[in-house]
Amino acid sequence: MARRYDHSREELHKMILQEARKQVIEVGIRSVSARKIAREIGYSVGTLYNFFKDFDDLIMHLNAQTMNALLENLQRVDLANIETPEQRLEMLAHAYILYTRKNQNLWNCVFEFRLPDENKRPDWYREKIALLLSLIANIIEPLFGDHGDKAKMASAWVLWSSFHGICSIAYVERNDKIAIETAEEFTNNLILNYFQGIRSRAQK
Amino acid sequence: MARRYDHSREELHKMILQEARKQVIEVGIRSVSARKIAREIGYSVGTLYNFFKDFDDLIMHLNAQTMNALLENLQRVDLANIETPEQRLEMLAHAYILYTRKNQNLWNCVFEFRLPDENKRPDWYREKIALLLSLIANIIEPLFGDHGDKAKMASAWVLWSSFHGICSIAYVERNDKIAIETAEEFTNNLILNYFQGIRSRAQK
DNA sequence: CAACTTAATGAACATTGTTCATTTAATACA
DNA sequence: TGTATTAAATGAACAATGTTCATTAAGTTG
Repeated sequence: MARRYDHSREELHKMILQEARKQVIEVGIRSVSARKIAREIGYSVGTLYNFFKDFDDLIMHLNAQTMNALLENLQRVDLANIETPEQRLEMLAHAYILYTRKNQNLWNCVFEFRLPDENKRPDWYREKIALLLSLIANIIEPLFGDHGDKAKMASAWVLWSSFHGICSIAYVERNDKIAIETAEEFTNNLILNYFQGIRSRAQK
Repeated sequence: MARRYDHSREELHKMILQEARKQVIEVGIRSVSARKIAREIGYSVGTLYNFFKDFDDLIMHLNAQTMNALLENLQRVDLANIETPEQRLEMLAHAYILYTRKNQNLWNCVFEFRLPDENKRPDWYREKIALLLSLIANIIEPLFGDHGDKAKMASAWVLWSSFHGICSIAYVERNDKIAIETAEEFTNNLILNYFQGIRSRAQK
């Protein structure tokens, strides 16, 4: 059959990504295949290739969604009544940890799924990272003077990649509760000391 | 043919891992296969399975080698005449960055190659990590009093996982020179501020 | 109702990890 | 020396993978 119109083009596109998402969550990227996705949504393999260039492309689209969801979570953090930059960044880190741990297979998929050709990382990726960085940059703004824009962005980079590393390692071989506690302890440790360092170095 | 004795058991074992290493370096883990390794060393696929439980097991052995090489590199860093903990850790980070960037495909293989069953991470992995941590712990020792052992180990954890994250992200989409410079800039930034934070918080 | 266009299909192909009965060569023993 | 035993290298076989594309069926248009 063809042109079944059981579902519109857009619906089908969404269905494929939804099913991919579901399977990555359940069994991890290494156990997901094009055929399994197709079977589960009731279409044939070939159909997936009418929507995505190849399997990597499909996964890259899933990763875009994951990054979006993570970012939305972070942007939803209410910092209105939080006084110190330390506390504000701790809350952001908290949200980051919660989302990435609760969606660990999806998050692994984003950061472990290396494209064969590293150099061709898509634009949306760069954009998401830039957004993430700006969230941190805004929070640490008060620690830097008007002329400290470069130093501020450098610190945002350092903090984010450190969060990333801390989570990567804290999540291994731990249950949810312990993993989250560990990641929080270490990110808070980092924030406290790093901020203190920035502050006292600024006074000289 | 069988029992060819072209090579001893140990030689063959070494040859397999050597060839795997060579191919991972050249094309990355995603493009390495059991058959290609076998073909290149002049044996059949089946032979690999006389030495390793499965392909994951083979790669895990390669990863053990990589971790060993990295550790040896770090242990070889001469800190004899280096005064401050800051400088000492900067030198360690420098060696870490140099090795992991120059052997990027091998390093990716260690950290991105997730076993299907996460919980069964082999013992050697834990040991290597412990060794790595102790290297850092020794360097930061002077910053902590006699009773600061727990705080010291926590800081070692924070620093190492942050290095890991910084490198992970600094290496993406950059050539060797820029990648190394970026990673060094950020690790130094981290070390300087974090140490300053530890120091000034200790005075209170 | 015929012609056209679109998209869903699934057989086909090359590769992958993995197994295991078969074969072959070295060794032990007579 | 000749035979039996043992160890190990083999590669055909299997199921599963990503990917392609000629074929087919179902809507759309005239």
